[in-house]
Amino acid sequence: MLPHQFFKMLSDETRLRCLILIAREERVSVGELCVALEQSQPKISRHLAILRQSGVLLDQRDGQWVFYIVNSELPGWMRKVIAGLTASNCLKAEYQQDIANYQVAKLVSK
Amino acid sequence: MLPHQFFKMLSDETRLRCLILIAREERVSVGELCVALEQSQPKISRHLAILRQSGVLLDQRDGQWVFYIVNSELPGWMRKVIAGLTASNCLKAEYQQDIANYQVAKLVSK
DNA sequence: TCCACATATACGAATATCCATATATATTAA
DNA sequence: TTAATATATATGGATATTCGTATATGTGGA
Repeated sequence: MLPHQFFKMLSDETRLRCLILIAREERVSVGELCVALEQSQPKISRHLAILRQSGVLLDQRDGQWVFYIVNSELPGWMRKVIAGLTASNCLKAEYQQDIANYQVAKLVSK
Repeated sequence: MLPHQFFKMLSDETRLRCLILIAREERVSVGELCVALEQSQPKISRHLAILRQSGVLLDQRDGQWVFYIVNSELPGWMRKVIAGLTASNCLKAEYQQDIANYQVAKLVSK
């Protein structure tokens, strides 16, 4: 994938939020993403499909659920960008709510 | 600027090539960019305007020429992404031709 | 088998993006 | 002032993106 094509993946806010949450939490289901981002299931699913078809994400079915993970074989420059997004202190504020929502959902589901 | 908005800047190939060349060469005029990327002047100018209006680039008029530079006051996470693009060995192949064209144009103009 | 749940995809409309072309603006020199 | 050069912007059309809604597919349990 060419760099500008990778950046197009990240240019949609919903896709970026999905990717950041998955990168941080390792393995997140479609339903959890819907709750965390407060977005409809078709919307989340459509954006996950784009990330999956591009090879950025991989999916793992587990019964009724489908979990998404970051493809561990991405080229180094892509991994660096993703790591920068999840690590950067500058960005925390914008996406903290997603993480908080995800963690609440995790707790409640137990 | 939010991350996904910054990535939208980089999601167009022409804009990305402009940014990479400017980041590598420090200070490049519109005309030099047209020659280096082999693209029309209005096309280059339009994409530079988008990068300038977003604050990623700054312009400096010098007589008839307008030079563009990377804004040195960008937040750290943006600078990291740009540095990753110009430094990465993986990316060299795709944009080397632009740099070669630029350097030839430089030599010829002397 | 039938139903409920989780996820994926299809469809059409609204909007955004990108381009080529034409034209406007700014600068310099004659 | 006029012409030449460099750069910027406006316009309209083609294409792409995104979304909500409806529907299809896949899975497990009764």
